[in-house]
Parts: sequence; structure tokens; C-alpha cells
Amino acid sequence: MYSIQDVSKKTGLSTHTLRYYEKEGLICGVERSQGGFRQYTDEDLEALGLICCLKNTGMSLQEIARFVSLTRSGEHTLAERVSMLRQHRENVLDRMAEMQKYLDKVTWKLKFYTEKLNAYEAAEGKNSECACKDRA
Amino acid sequence: MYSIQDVSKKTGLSTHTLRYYEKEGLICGVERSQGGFRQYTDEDLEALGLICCLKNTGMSLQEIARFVSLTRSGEHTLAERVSMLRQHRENVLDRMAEMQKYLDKVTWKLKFYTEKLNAYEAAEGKNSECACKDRA
DNA sequence: CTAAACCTTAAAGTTTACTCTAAGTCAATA
DNA sequence: TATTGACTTAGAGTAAACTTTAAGGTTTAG
Repeated sequence: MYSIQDVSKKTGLSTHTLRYYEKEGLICGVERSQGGFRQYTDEDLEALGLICCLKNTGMSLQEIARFVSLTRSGEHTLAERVSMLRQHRENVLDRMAEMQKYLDKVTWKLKFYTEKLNAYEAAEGKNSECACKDRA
Repeated sequence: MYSIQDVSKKTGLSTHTLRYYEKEGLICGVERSQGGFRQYTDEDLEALGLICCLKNTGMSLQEIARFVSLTRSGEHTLAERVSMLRQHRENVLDRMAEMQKYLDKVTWKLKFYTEKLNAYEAAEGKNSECACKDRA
């Protein structure tokens, strides 16, 4: 059993965010102490792992809540869950391909500016003693 | 020369967004017709290409505005521009590695649920004529 | 036994990046 | 020339995902 504080440390989510996720239906059935404090199990942590995975790959909290609610509705929702995951996987793959394309552009631009900078600094060194020699 | 409508089509950004980007300092010096209409040049389009590239790889509009303003401030800002791009490139690489890790998890989950679904449908077919046969 | 450090809820506030509205100007066409 | 439709600005509104606040109950170390 973990306190909300423990879980916050383990997941990197703030305690505020953990309560918020519960309110939004992303985490369900977290047990409580007699005093009403949340007591997370290892299963809850696992569920949070999936939630973070989906969230960090661009799934909206609303969709995640939908997925979680399907998970709790029994086996007749398996087809829809599979279809959601399959679609999401496609989205992630597309996103990664796009990122790679953009990365190439950033790399190219960086090369371009680096060369420009080298030329500029060479010229600067030739023409004058520069006050900003100690630039890292 | 392109109208805001043309540029909207070419970039996929709405006309609202294009004006908004201008207001926020992401695009500068767009020419105007005698009637005050925006007239974008090929250079503006190129600049927009870089803006979209940076934005779609996770740079905030504020940072992009900063980069653009450096670009317009002369060669003494080259070092900072290079450093921004270098840092951004690192971020993109980190993000891609993270995505790959999460993708593996999604793939694994998908496999898990697909197998569960197959088992479920097999059992379903064995035990009863199901009303929802025409599921895709 | 009391004070500090936790926990609770409900609700308001914040940030980012748009997106839309209103009121008016400009351009091309019937 | 009148109307349609695209353009202009300023500013209000929206959605998502938190984040903070307020007001109060619980637990545990000293």
C-alpha cells in the first residue's frame, strides 16, 4: 500500500494531478484507510504506468478515461479496446515518422547556423580583439 | 505573392492562426497590398516552414518567437541561435527515444489484448450463436 | 496533548495555443 | 453600382490539462 505522496514520487505526477486523474475517471477503485486516505496498490501503480504511457504518446485524458472504463466493463469490450490501441499505435508510428522528418530539418538548420557562426567568429577574430572572448 | 488564404492552404494553418502568429512575433515583416491585405513571399513561406517544424517538434511559440527575434537581430546572435537549435535537437532526440519506449509498451499491450480477444471470441463462438456476428 | 505534516473536497485560477465574434473595409462581379 | 465575399482589427471565448486556494479533518513525533 502506498500513500498518494509515495505514488507521486514513483510516477512523477503531483498529488494534485493524481486526485485530478481519479476525478476524471482515469484511476478507479483506489482503496482508502479508515481515515479516508488513498492507499494505492501495485495494481494501481501498474494502471498508472499504462495511463502515463498513453498520455505521453499523445492520447487525451478523455480517451484514456474511455479506455479505462471499457477495461472495467467486462470482456465484451475487448474488441473496442483492441481497436483503440491499434489506432493509437498507428498514431504513434505516424508521429514518430513525422518527428524523424522534422529532426532532419532541425539537424540541417543547425549545421547551417553552425557554419555561419564559424565564419562569423573567424572574421571577428581577424578584424578585432573581441571583448567577448570568454564565450563558452 | 500569396494571400493569407493561399498560405493557409499551403501550410495547413488557419488564417486566424497565421494572424495570431504574426501578432505573437513568429512571422515578421509580411508585406501588405495598398488595401492593407497581407502578401506573403516565398521567404515568408520558408520561415513558416521552420516555424511549423519547431512547433511540431515541441518548441513553444514563445521560444520560437525568441528564435525569430534573434534571427532578426544580426550576426552577433548566431551563437545563441546555434545553442537553441542544439538544445532543441537534443530534446527531440530524447522525445523520440521516449516515444520508442512507450511504443514498445503499447505494442505489447495490444498483443496482450488481441490474444485475450481471440480467446474470448473463440469461447463465444463455441458457447452460443451471438447476435453481434456482423462485428467488423 | 499539541503542533507539524500529512490528508480531504470543491471550486476557482492558470497556461498554451488557438478559435471565434463583431464591426467595419476592400475587391471583383452581375 | 450594388452586392457578395474575402479581408482587416481588437478583443472575447474555448479546450485541455493541470495548479492553486480555501477550509477543514487525521496522524504521528516530541
